Amino acid sequence: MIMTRDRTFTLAVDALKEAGLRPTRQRVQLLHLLRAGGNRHLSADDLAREAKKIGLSVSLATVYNALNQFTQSGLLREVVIAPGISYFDTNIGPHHHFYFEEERRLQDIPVDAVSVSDLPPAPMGTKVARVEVVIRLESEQK
Amino acid sequence: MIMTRDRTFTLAVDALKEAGLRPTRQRVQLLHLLRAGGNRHLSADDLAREAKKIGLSVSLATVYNALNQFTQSGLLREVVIAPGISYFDTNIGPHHHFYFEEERRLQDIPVDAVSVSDLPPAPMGTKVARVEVVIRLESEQK
DNA sequence: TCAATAGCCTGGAATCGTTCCAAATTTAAT
DNA sequence: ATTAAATTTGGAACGATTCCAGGCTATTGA
Ligand SMILES: [Mn+2]
Ligand SMILES: [Mn+2]
Ligand SMILES: [Zn+2]
Ligand SMILES: [Zn+2]
Repeated sequence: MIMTRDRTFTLAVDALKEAGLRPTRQRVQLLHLLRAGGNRHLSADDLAREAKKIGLSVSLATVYNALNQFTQSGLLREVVIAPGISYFDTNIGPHHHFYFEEERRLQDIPVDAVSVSDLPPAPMGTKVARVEVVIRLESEQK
Repeated sequence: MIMTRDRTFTLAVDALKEAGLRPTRQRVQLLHLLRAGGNRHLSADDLAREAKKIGLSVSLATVYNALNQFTQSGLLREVVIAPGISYFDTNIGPHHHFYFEEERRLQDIPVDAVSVSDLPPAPMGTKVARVEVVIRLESEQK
């Protein structure tokens, strides 16, 4: 199945080509699914489950492969919260996160809603890849 | 072996008692080891290996139990970097981190070396448990 | 001082998210 | 259409962490 002719998927196909990834059926469908529905934070398992729910035929290994490839190409970004808990973020612009511990849920914070200033310079021989701010929240009462 | 009489370990014993943890041989030795040598970031496996190297007899399960208990009691803090990569931090005061991707190493940044201001308020029903800033570094050349 | 009891430690099995593998399929180039 | 290279797949393997049940150990209070 060559997916370059289906109008529904042209955006996903183009994005994949630009990222240097072959627009295979699985990648196209997964990227399309990821991008439908605004900014999201989802685990590999979330995506696999969603894909299955709408009838896509994609193995879990391929979901992992695709998510990692998308992340490496800059189509996604990964946010790690705890050992065994990481989310793929469809919002690749600069921003920060609230993390609701109880709900295990991330929520975006616009980058200009937090000011991180006076960063120390990157140590010799290194450069800053990313500045991550995570505000961990717990429920108020107790 | 009751360790309350050994002068070498009084600090560790007292800290454990204050934290509401029984000062067992394993906990005392591990906490003592953790606190010898300044601020450190080490994995459970690092600590198990160090313990073995100096001749302590502690199982890996106990190292995990102790690290988790110490973290819950505020004697340590945990910093998660990637799925399967987390470090226990003997520096429990407020501070931030550089992370050297290649070396998989954390380095402290004094809290006053970074200014994080204008934080958005915690959403209704929640309160801020911690604000984490991680500056991810990659090597400069390539 | 010395049971009695609650808590702790341990090795090994189990869990769980993720990666690896090799065979079958699909894509892209000729 | 042919071919080579890349991709997908189910299942096995992996590695970090947790669980478990049986044997110790610290604490307490008689
Ligand atoms: Mn990953
Ligand atoms: Mn933990
Ligand atoms: Zn986000
Ligand atoms: Zn630190």
